[in-house]
Amino acid sequence: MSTDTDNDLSLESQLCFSLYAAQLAVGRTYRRLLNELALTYPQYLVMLVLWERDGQGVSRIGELLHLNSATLTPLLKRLETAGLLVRQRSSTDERQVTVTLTEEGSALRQRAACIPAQAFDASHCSPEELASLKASLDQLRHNLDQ
Amino acid sequence: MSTDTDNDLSLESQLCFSLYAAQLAVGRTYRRLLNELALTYPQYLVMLVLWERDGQGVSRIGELLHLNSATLTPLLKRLETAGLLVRQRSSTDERQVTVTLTEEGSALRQRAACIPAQAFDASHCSPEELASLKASLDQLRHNLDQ
DNA sequence: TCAATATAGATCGTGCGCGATTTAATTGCA
DNA sequence: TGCAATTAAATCGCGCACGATCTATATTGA
Repeated sequence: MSTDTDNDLSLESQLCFSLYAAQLAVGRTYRRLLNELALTYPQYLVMLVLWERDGQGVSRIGELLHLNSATLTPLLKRLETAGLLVRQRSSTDERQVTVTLTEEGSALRQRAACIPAQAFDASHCSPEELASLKASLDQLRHNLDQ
Repeated sequence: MSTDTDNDLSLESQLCFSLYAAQLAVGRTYRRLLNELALTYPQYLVMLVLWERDGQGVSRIGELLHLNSATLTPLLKRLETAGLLVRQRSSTDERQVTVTLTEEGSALRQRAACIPAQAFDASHCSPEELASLKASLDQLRHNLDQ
């Protein structure tokens, strides 16, 4: 594909670009699926974390999603405004903000239950392919994070 | 991994989240590498396109990168302000804007030549792994775009 | 020929991401 | 005890992404 003297800035649109484009495509797919729930894709990820374990601090959520407070704070405020969760300062450590689902936030889980299957259908890939892809991506992310 | 009655919204943080997190990690890696060139990662992708074939229209660039004009127009204006390219209305079709590299924009290619190898090193993955990952991602994106 | 349609970019509004900085609370240790 | 260092969020500024809409130009066909 490239000569040995070629620094290959064109083909370099290789993995990094494929990953970028695939992520944008997944984002578009989830935008359609989540439109009904009035959630964005990053908001959905936060809800996944809270549905799995409610009452976490902002830092812990950021650790799990690899996002920092500059991203999370406004996102959580929007979810609070939407009535899906409550942010309150911890009484034992006033520096921390505990994020807790509201009744409505918990209930939304039922309506979201169909999302994974729909996303799977849209991928037109086998479970084996997707599992292998996931493993490679996790490995890559881990390596890049040192 | 999950029971058959489990809708698995937790494990669902499966592929979609791995892809999301991997893309963020790659973005952070490239941010470091591109800092020297004063380019952002999306700007770098546009430059890759132009280094490969100069003098394209905005739509064509958007087609190649899967980005629309709402994203590209301001991005291209920033690259123009930086002196890397020129945007001018086509004389044959006044609707089109032709994007052309400046001397400086073309020259930047030399300084970018080391980026792919550095990114490869940071991945700590084998070429085979990365090629296989790229193929899966391209397939996935293609399927999601229908 | 000229009004309907299509096409190319630009613009607007919203919501991420994140480096850098700030504010406030807690901890540690001299 | 007291104050420097640390930690947790919040804030600021910038640059994507993109749905929706707008403007200008080009095409088309009755």
